[in-house]
Amino acid sequence: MDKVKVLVADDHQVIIDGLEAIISTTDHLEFKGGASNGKEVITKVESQAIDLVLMDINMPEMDGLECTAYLNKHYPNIRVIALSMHDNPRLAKRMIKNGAFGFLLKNSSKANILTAISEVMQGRNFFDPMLMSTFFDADNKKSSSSFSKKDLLTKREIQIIQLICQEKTTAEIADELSISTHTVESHRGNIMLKLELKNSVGLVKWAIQNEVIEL
Amino acid sequence: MDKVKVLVADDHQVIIDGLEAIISTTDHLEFKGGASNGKEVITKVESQAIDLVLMDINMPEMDGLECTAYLNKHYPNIRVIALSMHDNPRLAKRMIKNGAFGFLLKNSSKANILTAISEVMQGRNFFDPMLMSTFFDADNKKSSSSFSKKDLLTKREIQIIQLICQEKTTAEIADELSISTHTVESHRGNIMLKLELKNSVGLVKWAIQNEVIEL
DNA sequence: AAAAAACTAGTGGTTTTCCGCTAGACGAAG
DNA sequence: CTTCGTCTAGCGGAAAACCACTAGTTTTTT
Repeated sequence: MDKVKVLVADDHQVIIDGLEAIISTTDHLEFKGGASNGKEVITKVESQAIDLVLMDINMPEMDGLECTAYLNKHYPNIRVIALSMHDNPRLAKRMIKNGAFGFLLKNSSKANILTAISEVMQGRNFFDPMLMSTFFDADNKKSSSSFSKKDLLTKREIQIIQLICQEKTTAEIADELSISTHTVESHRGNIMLKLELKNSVGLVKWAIQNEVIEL
Repeated sequence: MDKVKVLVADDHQVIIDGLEAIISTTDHLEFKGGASNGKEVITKVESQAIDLVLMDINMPEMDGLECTAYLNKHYPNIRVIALSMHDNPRLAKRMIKNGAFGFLLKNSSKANILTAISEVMQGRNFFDPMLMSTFFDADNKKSSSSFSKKDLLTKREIQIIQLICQEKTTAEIADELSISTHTVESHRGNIMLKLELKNSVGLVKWAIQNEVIEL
């Protein structure tokens, strides 16, 4: 098998240098240069054969998201692994959506980086184990922080919240539960009080964060 | 290193048999029996030393979620890998939250199962690659449908949405942007029209799904 | 059996959102 | 230069949400 030709895109030269060190000292990998933003990446892939791009997300000019989408469309054979400082699941999702095959945190180990590259070149996905933890941790902090405001709510109140979040009006909810609109209003009021919320906009956000509703 | 003592919990004998075959034919693993529900698991770990439990989620009597939580509390040294038929990210999350170190789909390859066991015994997490895909795919279908209603909106409208989602009232938004409340209402109306929404509850959900706001 | 919590229902009023419709000002694109 | 889109602003009115307070009934807990 030929060497894997790797391009590194990051607006910090240190990162590029670090990755170059790792790539150059690995047998089956070939470092093909760096780019400091998305536009440069596109220029480079136009002029030389590239197999894989290690792509930072936050870059000036054209960011990693946009650039990945472009590569995915115009150079579907080029694999992209996203690089990020932050273990933000949402960002990861967006990169994957735009065509990245993997997601690495910048403080990842050399072993991880090499595994990621080989996995991705074999057409599989690779996600940084650290990212996975955050993924699952997201609400752990909240729920483990001894008490959640969720515990203050009764079953009926949870039910009302779910219906509100289904974009139902008070009248519709009352009808569905066969209770008076006054009762629903009463519940709604208690909910707002208990959760210290201003309006139903806040309620929806709370409900999603606390997994009372599915998005 | 000692052999890893594995217990398999599943209410289908076929699954137990299948996993027994895999475990028994692997050098460093030792099959220590099966259990058909959570209660049986607890009885077994009380009477014999167990290192790892392959735990089905859906079981009668005491399900995998409850049982995992129990083990995590009373036998923190016992590792748990969740087994499931369905690649349901939420279920996975809950299992992890309850203390499971890994998540495997039942149709996973032998290689995957063995990797999972060794990773988890080394204190790392392991998630079935299939699950990862679903994780990231979730909203792909929607957003990949070439056009998003987001494109219909103007910058100003996006801005208004963001402020609405910050639980601000029309008056507050008008004040912040130094425009009349009528203008804000006008924008709000246009937004609702363009996105075909019923009320601000739907708006918040749309905004989150389309990443106009962060949760 | 008593107390507490949850669910129910109401009155009465204020604020906010939602809806439709009109219309001027301004900049960009044709 | 005219057209288009956007942003702006207004009017009037209906619907829904929000707030405060009271109070009877049922269920759960002690």
